[in-house]
Amino acid sequence: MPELPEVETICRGLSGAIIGRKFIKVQNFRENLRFPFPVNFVKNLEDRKVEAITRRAKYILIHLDNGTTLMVHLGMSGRMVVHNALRNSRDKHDHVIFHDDMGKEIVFNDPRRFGMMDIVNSSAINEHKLIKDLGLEPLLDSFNGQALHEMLKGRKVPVKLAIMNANLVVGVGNIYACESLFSSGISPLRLAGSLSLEECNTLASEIKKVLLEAIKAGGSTLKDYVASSGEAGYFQHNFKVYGREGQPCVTCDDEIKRIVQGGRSTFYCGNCQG
DNA sequence: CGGCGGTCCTGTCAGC
DNA sequence: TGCTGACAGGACCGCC
Repeated sequence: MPELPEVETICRGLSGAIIGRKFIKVQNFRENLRFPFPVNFVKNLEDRKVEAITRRAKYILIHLDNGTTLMVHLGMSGRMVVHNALRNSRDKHDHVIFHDDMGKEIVFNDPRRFGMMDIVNSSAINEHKLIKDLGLEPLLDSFNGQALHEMLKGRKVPVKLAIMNANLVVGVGNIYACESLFSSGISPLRLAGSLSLEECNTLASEIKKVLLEAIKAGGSTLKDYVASSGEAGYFQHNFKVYGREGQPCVTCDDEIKRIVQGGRSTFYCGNCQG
């Protein structure tokens, strides 16, 4: 489900809903998602107050008042939805329910269970196994054409796989990789190391632009993504290539092609993306 | 180390 | 209608 814009949208929604709130009861209905839940998961969350919510890559970081942080990753199909009133039923794939001191329920639902949760010391987040090797945040100023050019140097993978590699730059998933390569006029098949500095300038700025526009649109809803409010995003209406195989290119009218790279679908215009 | 393919899991949809 | 196979927003792991 979620790439960076979707996770960012959820973080913002959760911030408004639960900063300053206390978890009075936490229900966990499984022993594991992608990984086992940490020991004493429920016990370590109950009676904790939420102090802040931040994001690193696609990890939602919920900072608690005892110096620990709840890490949440949504995998492909995870959701975090805030319900303002008690529900009298639980959906099939609701795995964790947080009850706050205002009577709200924050529900983690994940059909495919590719998501994960962990609890870490806030001071050691950057040393966490899943965080420590992550690359640059694409929305920061430090991610620019020069930095991109440097990280792609000598790489023989197709540029699309390189920008989806979280050890280089985080948060760019399949949709936004396709879209930013299209708006840059760069073929997804080009070898990463072959991009000029000028092309990297373009690509870095298009990645930022596409991500920011998607955040503004509340993310992209392909099938079942919803923000923490339960609302769908609408950036999918702005897709120029993603999911448009066989349809005309918005620029030149050629048919959009679909190929498979690294086991994932790539959509592009063979004419506009040289 | 870089690069590639397999894998976790469930749901949906197209095609027969 | 029902079965089968392809495919889906992610990313780790092990192998070469």
